[in-house]
Amino acid sequence: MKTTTYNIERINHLIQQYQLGKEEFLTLISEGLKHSLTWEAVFKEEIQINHLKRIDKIFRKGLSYYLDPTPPITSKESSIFFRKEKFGTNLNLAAKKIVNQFEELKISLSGLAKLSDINLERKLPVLSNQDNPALVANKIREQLMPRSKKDPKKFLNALIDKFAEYNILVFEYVEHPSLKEKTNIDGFFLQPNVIVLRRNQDYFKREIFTLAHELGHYLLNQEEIESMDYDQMAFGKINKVEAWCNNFAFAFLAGPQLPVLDKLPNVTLRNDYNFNEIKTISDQTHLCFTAILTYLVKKGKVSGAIYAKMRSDQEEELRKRKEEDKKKRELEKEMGKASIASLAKPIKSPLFVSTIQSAFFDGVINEYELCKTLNLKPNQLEKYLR
DNA sequence: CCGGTAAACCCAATTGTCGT
DNA sequence: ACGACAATTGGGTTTACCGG
Repeated sequence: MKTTTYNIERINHLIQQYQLGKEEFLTLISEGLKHSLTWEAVFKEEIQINHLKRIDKIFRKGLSYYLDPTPPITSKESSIFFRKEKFGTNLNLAAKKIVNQFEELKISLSGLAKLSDINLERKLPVLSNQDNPALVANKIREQLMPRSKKDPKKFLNALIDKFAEYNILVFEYVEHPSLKEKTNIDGFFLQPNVIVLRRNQDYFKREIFTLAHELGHYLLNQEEIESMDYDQMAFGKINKVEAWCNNFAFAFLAGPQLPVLDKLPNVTLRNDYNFNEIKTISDQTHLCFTAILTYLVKKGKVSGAIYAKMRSDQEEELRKRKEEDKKKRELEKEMGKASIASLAKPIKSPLFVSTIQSAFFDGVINEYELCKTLNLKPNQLEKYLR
């Protein structure tokens, strides 16, 4: 058994940052073992390399991190988990990992920007939740709304490009389909200018709504980690900031369709639930059907029962569509067609790319780091160096 | 610009094997 | 019982191209 000296302070610090209980932590590092590890068995004068590896499976800092004798940094700048105690949702481990991962990326990126003299200054004013969200949205639309794109994914792309022009850095992360524990969040906003989204392959419009919602957080400069629960949005108690961001996101995406929606009569069985009208608006804008429903509930135009029915119909439709796709694939497989597909690629913000590029040209990072950061293969490099 | 279609092409989990 | 490493398996997207 190989052992090594280590810095237990750093491990304790990480446990605290991830807000793990002692038991929880021990269960996590005992994964796959017949006999669970105990605190005493692991943290002796020297630690077993195996145990250290198990610990690093949680935190992914690299083994050398735990060997460093200098004390860990506990500043508020280093992690949102030291800045903010409570979030609108309970995060699972995967979610905490993702948040920490992007926080680290954010910090290293702002370092790079400083070193290569890139100005990432805020171009939009900080607003208060006393401001009227619909009026704000109309103003912001003029600056941040890309010209029309029908395809939701293309629109999302264009939106991220526009945000980049205003120094708002948007990241997307993609979870592998066979990942065991997926994150239980949809996105988050980190001060000063970073928005992170979870890829929603089945329903890009939801991802777009999350982005608009996070833009609201950016405008208010209020950090939050989000799990978009539409039922909660319609009926639950939500705090003022969340409500503001929802209203803002809705008005931002609805644009000129907002008055049309407001003129809609109450949704009842008699007018066939206004299904076609809602569908039309959903098609003309990038609002998802569900978001429109929650808006109508808030305006008192849809009763709880009708909302529930329409929601479950929507879910059902999505489920059916997925099932059909699956069947089609299975059929193709039987016909002898090889089924290999690459994993979805996260959308890259041009602001991110240009920052890394400048850092490279200024000699702040080398070619290897450039490839690694932008997730490129060396033969793709040329395209990025022009 | 749009919809449809074909071809290219990744990563995590699981399983197996062997050494300690 | 466990760790290390390799081979296998399984899940479903991007991107380019074409005709309209």
